[in-house]
Amino acid sequence: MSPSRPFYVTTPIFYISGTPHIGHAYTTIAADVLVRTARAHGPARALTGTDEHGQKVANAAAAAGMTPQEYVDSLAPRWRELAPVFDARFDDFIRTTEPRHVTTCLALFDRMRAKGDVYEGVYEGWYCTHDETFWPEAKLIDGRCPNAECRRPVQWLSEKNWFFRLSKYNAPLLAHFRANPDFLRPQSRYNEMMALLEEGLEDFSISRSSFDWGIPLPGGGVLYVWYDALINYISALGWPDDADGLFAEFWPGMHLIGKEIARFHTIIWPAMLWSADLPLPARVFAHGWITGDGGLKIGKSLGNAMDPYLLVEEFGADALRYFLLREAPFGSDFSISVDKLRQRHNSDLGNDLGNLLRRSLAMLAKYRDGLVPEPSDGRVSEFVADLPVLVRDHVSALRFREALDEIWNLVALLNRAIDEQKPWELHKAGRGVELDALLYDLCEGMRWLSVLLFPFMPTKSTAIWEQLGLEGTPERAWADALVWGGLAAGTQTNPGAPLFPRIEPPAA
RNA sequence: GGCUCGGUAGCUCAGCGGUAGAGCGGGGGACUCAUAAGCCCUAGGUCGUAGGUUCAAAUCCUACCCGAGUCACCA
Repeated sequence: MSPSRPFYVTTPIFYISGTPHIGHAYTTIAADVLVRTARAHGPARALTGTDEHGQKVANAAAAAGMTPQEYVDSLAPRWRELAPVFDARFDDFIRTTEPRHVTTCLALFDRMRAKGDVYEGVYEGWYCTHDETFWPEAKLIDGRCPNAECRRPVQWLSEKNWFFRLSKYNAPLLAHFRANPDFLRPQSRYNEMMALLEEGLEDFSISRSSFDWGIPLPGGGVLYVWYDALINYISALGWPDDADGLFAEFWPGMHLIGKEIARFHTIIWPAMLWSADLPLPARVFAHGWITGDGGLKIGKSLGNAMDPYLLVEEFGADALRYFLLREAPFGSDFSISVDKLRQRHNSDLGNDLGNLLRRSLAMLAKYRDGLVPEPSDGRVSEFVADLPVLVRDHVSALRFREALDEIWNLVALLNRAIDEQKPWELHKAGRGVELDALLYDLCEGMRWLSVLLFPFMPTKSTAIWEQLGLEGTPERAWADALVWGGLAAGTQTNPGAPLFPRIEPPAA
């Protein structure tokens, strides 16, 4: 396997006044699996953070009796804790209120202005004060706010703002989409954006003057939150100064987003980058939504089921990570329930994987005092040869489910090998050579599993590694670690507790 | 309403012109190293509905039904 060019992946920055839910966990976990896989092949970097500007934040702060800064400072820790709870390891966490971000935003604004892409204009429209939203005339209902829960009268608002000449980039964007079908995946989102581009783009207001919780502009007013938010992906890399060389090394990267914000990431953001003569994101992937079982109503129990912290408490981060990426193709919506999670946990993780480790090490202990026999080449070494490339390719293409399917083929192969070769009979019959060969295949096969599974289940994969009696952790370069025979003869294994103890359904 | 994606075995999905597949659940069997786990066998679903094209359609076309998304400054 060849080393890859530096890899950079981002999650969206989370809106600070929101509440962490399973969707945030989903994006976070997917990004973590991507970057852990990439780290096994070369330099890799992952970014997450919080989006802290905007009128809603200002209002919420006022309601809480705090200044906006105090307010966001009080909320930031709970977002910073999110990734660690799911065993996700990011290299950086950026807050849009940090000076490094402000500096970058203003530099980008200047660059775009110098290019002639930013001009002063009047931003006006029908505004609903309660919803803080501008509505197009066509959407108004009897001259009132179209939001069914609002229906308040709207007012004509007009403010002098900075505009971005987005229309200028309409044709180049269209050409870029056509030339790079993989720029935005999955297909359905790509089609939607193409439709928008074909309809034509209008210029876009990038500042606000009606409130002041945002990045202040020299001439007055603040940057519009979305304009500011998107820039986090490069401000975290230190653009434009790039004192640490991160921007030069890692940009462009790939963005992992929820499907609802595809337009910002694949139309507005690329246009902003072009305007500043910077490279476009390499790829954008918009994943699906997670719903409750049945999709619709979220009752109290289901509400709990959707609480990622409770799920981690019951099943552990590794099992949740596994479930989210194995249950459905990445990109489509799917539903989650405690029953399904328990099912996957017991079947795939407990029965197939956990029990494989347990039965193998138990036999090694019984027949060989727990010492790994001499390496041998057999069917397993042949089967395993193509696995790293298959897994890596699937992960790179965000086919997490297929990657896990491939890995589970190895789990099944090892389980089958035991049943077919019946080590207990080999032992009774004194066929030591065959027994040794099988036991080695099992141990070495599980060492490969440990390495391959590390990106998906860092904690349990490390537990496998340790029970095999290996030093360190399974986090290592695949090119070095995934060589058959890497497990040394004579290694003293030390079987431990079951990896995934069966979880019984609550008594009805 | 326009556009997009999807509607395949109980569940989650693959197949995308040549006489229906996988995993899980369910049923049966032979074992015992193991978390009563694993292994082997099995499920007969008019592939949303109605037409059409074709020697041949789940797979192409048309209409319709159902679900989801999106239609621009709402993170």
